[in-house]
Amino acid sequence: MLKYPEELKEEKVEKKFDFPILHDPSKKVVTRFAPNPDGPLHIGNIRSALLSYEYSKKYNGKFILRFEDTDPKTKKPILHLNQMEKLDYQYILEDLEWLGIIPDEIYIQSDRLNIYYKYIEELLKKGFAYVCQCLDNEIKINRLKGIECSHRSIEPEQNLELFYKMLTGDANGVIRIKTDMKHKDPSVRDWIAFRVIDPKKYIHPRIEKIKSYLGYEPYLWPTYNFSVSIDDHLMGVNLIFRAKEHLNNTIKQSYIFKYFNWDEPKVIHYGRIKVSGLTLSKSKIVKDYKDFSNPDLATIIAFRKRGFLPESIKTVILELGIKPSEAIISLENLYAINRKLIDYATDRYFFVYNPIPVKLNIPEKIIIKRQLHPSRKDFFEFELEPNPEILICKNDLDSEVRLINLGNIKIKKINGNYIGEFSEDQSLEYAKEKLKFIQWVPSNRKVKCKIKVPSIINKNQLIEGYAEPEISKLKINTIIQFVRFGFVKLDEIKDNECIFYYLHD
RNA sequence: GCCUCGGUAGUUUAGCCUGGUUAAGAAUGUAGGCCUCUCAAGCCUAAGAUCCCGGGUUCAAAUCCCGGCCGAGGCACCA
Repeated sequence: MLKYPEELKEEKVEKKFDFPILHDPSKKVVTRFAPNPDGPLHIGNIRSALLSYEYSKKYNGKFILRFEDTDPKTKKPILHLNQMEKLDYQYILEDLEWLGIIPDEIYIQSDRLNIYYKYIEELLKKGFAYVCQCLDNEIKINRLKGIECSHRSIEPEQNLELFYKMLTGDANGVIRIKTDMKHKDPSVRDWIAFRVIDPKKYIHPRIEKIKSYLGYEPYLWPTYNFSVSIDDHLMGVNLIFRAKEHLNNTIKQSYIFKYFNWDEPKVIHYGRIKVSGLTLSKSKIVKDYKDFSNPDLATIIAFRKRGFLPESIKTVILELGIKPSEAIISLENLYAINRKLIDYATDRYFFVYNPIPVKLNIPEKIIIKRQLHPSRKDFFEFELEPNPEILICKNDLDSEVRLINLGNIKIKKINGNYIGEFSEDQSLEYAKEKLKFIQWVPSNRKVKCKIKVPSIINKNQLIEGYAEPEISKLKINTIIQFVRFGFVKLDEIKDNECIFYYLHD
């Protein structure tokens, strides 16, 4: 939340992302983002979303969001991140919305099982697929050796019979797509399109909805490559941006398109994203972190909490372009972009950590005018009583310093206590030439602060200190800058303590 | 091990497909200056790349070809 949102300088954001024309210009371009809703979105998996959305927008196309939740076993879908959410997988939508991505259409694959059944039935009829009842190890070995198993030559009628039984768990096995058992990539050799998953043992979070349209409890679930192929075709997707880890999947999927005589969408593969120092692995995030907004994470929620502007995230990702080589996101770059965007609109306040009390020998009271921003005129003021005690950061202890908005003081240590006296020369010129400018907080006029910081900046993830009490009047989510400390975002105020997220310096 | 794909300033990236004024461009970062009661932002300047290495094709190669080195991804009844 910014005080002067109108000050956001648009031209800084509006980099020209010159997408080359990748689609067939005679057709309306349709792109999609197809996440597995098994955890929060992070900076790695929004690349496809951002590229797809921006591209479709630029060329007046359509953008589809599709939840790929067809594995209740190893990639169990997460319906809600917290109790508050009403719609399934709403948390993904919220992250996308924050990034300015509004889908034209939304689909959930677990709503579409009957569609996948219909198409595999057709392939079975035509003999392009078959039910294989080998043990998983046999499948593996035969694959590596390039050997066709006996099930491959079973007649369609018998396959269909088995298929109908498998739907309700009355037969075992997998359904494989006939490709080429001598294909140079073993994983392509008769890849698996459906497998049986026991719904009693592995409960899909949307099972009631699924049962209601299917009329029974399904045992047969399509694998990624099958459902993706069918959906991409049915939804008219003709341009796909995806990570190059999917390169061999594209080969597998092309068999489906060939058997149905469909046009294949154009696929652009890009490299993986890494962010140095921040955790990206979704399974690790889900397993190791209770709080998905932990500042150590590169989740969208964490970035949002810390106070990044969506424009900054967007810029950094889109700047990576669509190279197939791997990309490491430069956090410095992200900070720089965000800093420039928020700088003018963020008020400055004083925050002192590792506080050291200093007694000032100032006999009369003074009115202090505190500037809220060096480039703006607005300020607040307060009265500093005679001989006050103030707090400064331990590492700012110097024999002579400039207390910003107060004056130049000399600090002496007497009997273990620090005493400050006004220097003879109070001029700014002198201070600029010789002294360190430091922030300070009066001991009797302060509010306690805790700042959640990424562990790469501070090991224990929490910096405590005192700030000027004005901050406790700020609205939650306001971004401010603690002078000579960094930008922070107010997250909550509780028990007279202000809790902030650290953004960047 | 097998199969793909990459390798441009400290970092990220443009250019490579369709070789030749771009004596390799940008951002960030770094250094210096101006401005400023922050080590922020803003303005100005500078330094910084043997375009991974070696060979070839060509009048001409970052761009095309071959070999090497390094890196990434894949080799699931996961997406």
